[in-house]
Amino acid sequence: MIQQIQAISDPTRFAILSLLKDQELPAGEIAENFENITRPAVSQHIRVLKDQHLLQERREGTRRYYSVNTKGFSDIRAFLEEFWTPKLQKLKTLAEAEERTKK
Amino acid sequence: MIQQIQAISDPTRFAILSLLKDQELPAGEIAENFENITRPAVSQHIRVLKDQHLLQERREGTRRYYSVNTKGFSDIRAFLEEFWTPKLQKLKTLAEAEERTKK
DNA sequence: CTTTAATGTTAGTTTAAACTTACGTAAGTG
DNA sequence: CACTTACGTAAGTTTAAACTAACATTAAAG
Repeated sequence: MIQQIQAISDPTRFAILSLLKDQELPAGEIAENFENITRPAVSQHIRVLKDQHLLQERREGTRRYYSVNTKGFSDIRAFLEEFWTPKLQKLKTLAEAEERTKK
Repeated sequence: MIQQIQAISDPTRFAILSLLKDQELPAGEIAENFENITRPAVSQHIRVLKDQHLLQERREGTRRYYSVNTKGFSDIRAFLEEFWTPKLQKLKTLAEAEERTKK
C-alpha cells in the first residue's frame, strides 16, 4: 500500500493520473501532453502505475488505451480515512498525556 | 498538494504518521520506535511532515510533543475522492472512445 | 551561570529512482 | 514478407532525497 502512495507521489505520474481522470488515452497521446518528458519515460511511469493497479489497459490493434482504475484507490482511501476521522480514543490519550506533563 | 503526498510516501514518515495516529509522542520516543534510524533522521522527517501541516507540535519544557494534524489531510482526501467517485462524464467519454476505435 | 537533557540544524555521503538513448516487439498495411 | 506504427524494455547516467556525524540551540536544574 505504501508502494501505491509512492507511485502516486511522483509529479509526472500524478499528472498522468490527473490527465486520465476523466478519459482514456493511448500511451502516445499521454506523452504528447508533456513537453519535457520523452515517450519511453512515460511508458515506464505507466508501468509503475499499472503494477500498482492504479491504471488499466485496453488493447485495440497496436494501440493501448489507459484509464484510471477506480478500485485501485480503495486501500489508500481507507488508510487516509483513519487520519481524517477524529478518534475518541485519540482525544482521550492526548488529554491524558497533557495531564501527565503538568505534574 | 503533491508535496503533501510526497511527504506521506516515504516509508519512514509513513511509519511515523501511523505511530502518531492515535497518540502524541515526544521526538525522542518516536526515534526509539525505530531501530534502523537515528534521532536526527527522525527529526528531519518530522520537519518535512510539519512543513506540510501533517503534524502539529506542542511544547512542554524541553520536550516537543507531536501529533497528527487531521485538517492537513483534507486536500489529499478531496483529490482522491475524485478518483474514487465514478464520474458520469467519464463513463460517457470512455464509451465514445471505444465506439471510435471500432470504426 | 555552568551543566544536563531534549531536540534541531548543517555539510557531506550514500542510496534510490527518474530520465535518456538505443534496441526490441507486436500488430496492422501495401 | 518487407515496412510502418505504436509501444515496451534494458543499460547506463543524472538527479533528488534520505541518512550519518558533528555542531548548535533551548529550556530547565543545581
